[in-house]
Amino acid sequence: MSKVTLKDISKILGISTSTVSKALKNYSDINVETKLKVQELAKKLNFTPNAFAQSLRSRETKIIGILVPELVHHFFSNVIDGAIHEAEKHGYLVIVLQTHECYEDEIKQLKLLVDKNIDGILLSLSDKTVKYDHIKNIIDEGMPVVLFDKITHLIDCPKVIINDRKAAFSATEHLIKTGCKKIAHITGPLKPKTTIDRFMGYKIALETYNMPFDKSLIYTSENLFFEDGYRLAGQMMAEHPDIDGVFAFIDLVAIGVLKGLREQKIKVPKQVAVIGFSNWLMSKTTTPSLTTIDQPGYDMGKQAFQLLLKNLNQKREGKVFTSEIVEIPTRVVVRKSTNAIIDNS
Amino acid sequence: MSKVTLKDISKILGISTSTVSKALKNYSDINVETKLKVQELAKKLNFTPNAFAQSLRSRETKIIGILVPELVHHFFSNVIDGAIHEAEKHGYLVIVLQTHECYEDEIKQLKLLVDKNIDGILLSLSDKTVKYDHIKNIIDEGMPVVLFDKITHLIDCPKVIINDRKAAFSATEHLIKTGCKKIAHITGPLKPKTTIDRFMGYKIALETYNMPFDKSLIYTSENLFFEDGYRLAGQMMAEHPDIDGVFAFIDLVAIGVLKGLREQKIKVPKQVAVIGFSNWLMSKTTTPSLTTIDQPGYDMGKQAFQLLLKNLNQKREGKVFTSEIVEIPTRVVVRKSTNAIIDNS
DNA sequence: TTGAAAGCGCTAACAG
DNA sequence: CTGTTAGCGCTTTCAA
Repeated sequence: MSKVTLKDISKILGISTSTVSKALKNYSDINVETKLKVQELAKKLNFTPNAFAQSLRSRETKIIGILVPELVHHFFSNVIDGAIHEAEKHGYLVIVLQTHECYEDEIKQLKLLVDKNIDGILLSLSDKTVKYDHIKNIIDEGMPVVLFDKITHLIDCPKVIINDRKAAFSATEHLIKTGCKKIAHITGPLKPKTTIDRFMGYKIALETYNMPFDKSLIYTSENLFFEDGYRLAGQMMAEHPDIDGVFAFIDLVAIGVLKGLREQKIKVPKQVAVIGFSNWLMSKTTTPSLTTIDQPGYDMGKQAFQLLLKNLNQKREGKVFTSEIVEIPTRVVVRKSTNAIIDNS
Repeated sequence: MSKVTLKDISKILGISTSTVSKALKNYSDINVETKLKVQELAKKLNFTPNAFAQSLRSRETKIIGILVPELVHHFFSNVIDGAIHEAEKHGYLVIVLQTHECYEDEIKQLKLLVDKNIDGILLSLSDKTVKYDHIKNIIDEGMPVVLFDKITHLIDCPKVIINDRKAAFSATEHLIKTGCKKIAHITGPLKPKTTIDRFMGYKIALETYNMPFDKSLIYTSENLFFEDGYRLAGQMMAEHPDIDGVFAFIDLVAIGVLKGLREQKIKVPKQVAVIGFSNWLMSKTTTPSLTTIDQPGYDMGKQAFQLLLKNLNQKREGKVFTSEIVEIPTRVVVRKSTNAIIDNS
């Protein structure tokens, strides 16, 4: 704990605290010798300014908050990683909080952050959140907020997203281009908008390539678990033995499918190709390794902080916030669970 | 941003700020009616005290820091999860920072935290850290620090650990009790003490069960990657075709081994049993699912915060800190990559 | 039962 | 070039 204050230094040197303060900040109107004396002593005494006192004056904490549904999650921990790095570069520290997909917790955690007078908030909505007043209020009161990943367009603020629809389109397209004729889709619970977007991407891809859309090829994983994929793989092949491609909306479920298929002695990708979504660490460890959509969490966190910083600067200059939307590109990571691209050229 | 201050309230009600302050804190020497009036208005105006001003007086932030080698890591993100939860219960927020296993970063990040005047620090050492002065200094200056997982006994402070040696012993013992006669061990780089402890546990288990220790059965994964395990599985079986058990010091490498063995058409667990360490999410998704040691990160984070809190209280009461050491129990999670226990009864 | 005053540590406007 | 003064918002004596 730094106990040395400006006062201590000023007493020792027999000068005023304001001179010390200015000397330490290299103000141009201070004698060079005085500056040196002060700076030297400050270093010797290991002086560090009291952060509260500074914050109390400047109304800035150099702390931001990030609120995610779940921290123990490959994607979100990557986002946080990116946000922390970028924040650090600009001298900000990051408080991390979770909602556990609970609306009440979202409200509560946001209040904690606001009450701490932190400078801004990075937020990914919980699946349960269907009203946005608690967030709008915070923004109205002047707190810079940037939404990422799980967003809503009903809130007017900067946002960082991936284009789930486009990404799902590429995933499905990849299956089609590698020869799949009958492609099943495993989707998730209705709520997070991302799930629906992925479904839409799948559907549009089929339409684009003049393939029939068959509702019975849509399966639902309720809890996003590995076990769901495992179970659905069985059901799927029983109901539609001629399926030759599966697009699962999330890697963990896709990996369950892989395991389910293997137990049924179904060759992947020869008989059935499988593609996931997220590019979790484990997707390259499976046999066969999983083709998937890379969802660049680190970049998202980084960009989210950058948008927040822009807001912070705008706020400092008294300008109105811009509600920019940044879209992070995704890509198909081709591994062994899908066939090689058929060259049509 | 809460803009309402005690002053605002006092003006409106025509009383002094000190009265308002006391009324809000329910001091016994304030007229009940005044209290009610104040509290009502405060609620109406949505008053929340300015956190810096409070901190400036009380020297407490109700913020702690947690510094881990890597956030995107199943174990550490669980620790952080546990710490955040426990902290929140007691009204603390948590700033998260990473060292990326870099000594200089460890020093830098600790300084950032100390300079922010946070109340305490939860710390897991980087592998590169071999000198501890930067940490001792912080502790000496009165900052409560709790070490967890990657610790050193050269620092006198509370610690939370698992007993890596004991856990590795159980892992090896499990292989022995399920019939393995020739057990290889994959270890990691020398530095994190945990690696050596796991190796020791392996060795002691062999001794305990009167099995020969063969140096050539020890393989090293330099970078803790999946690919290492994959490669080593090949090397191992080429050099010792009669190996019937493998204990890998970390799940990711064990999963690489599983894949390597499968490609060599070696049956797991029939011909070779495999056990990992950590119980990562993915270890239950492999085929066969991986038997492993559960390393309870969540509990560790929770306990670490509790120790810190204890310290904080001791500090407030002017007492000397106790340097308690809490050992979190681990257990073998039996899955399909090892044989069933042979009942000797 | 209430309020005046002091002070936590820092900064900035202003005066000298 | 340097110092005085005032104040950020809150808490806590101490006096009334």
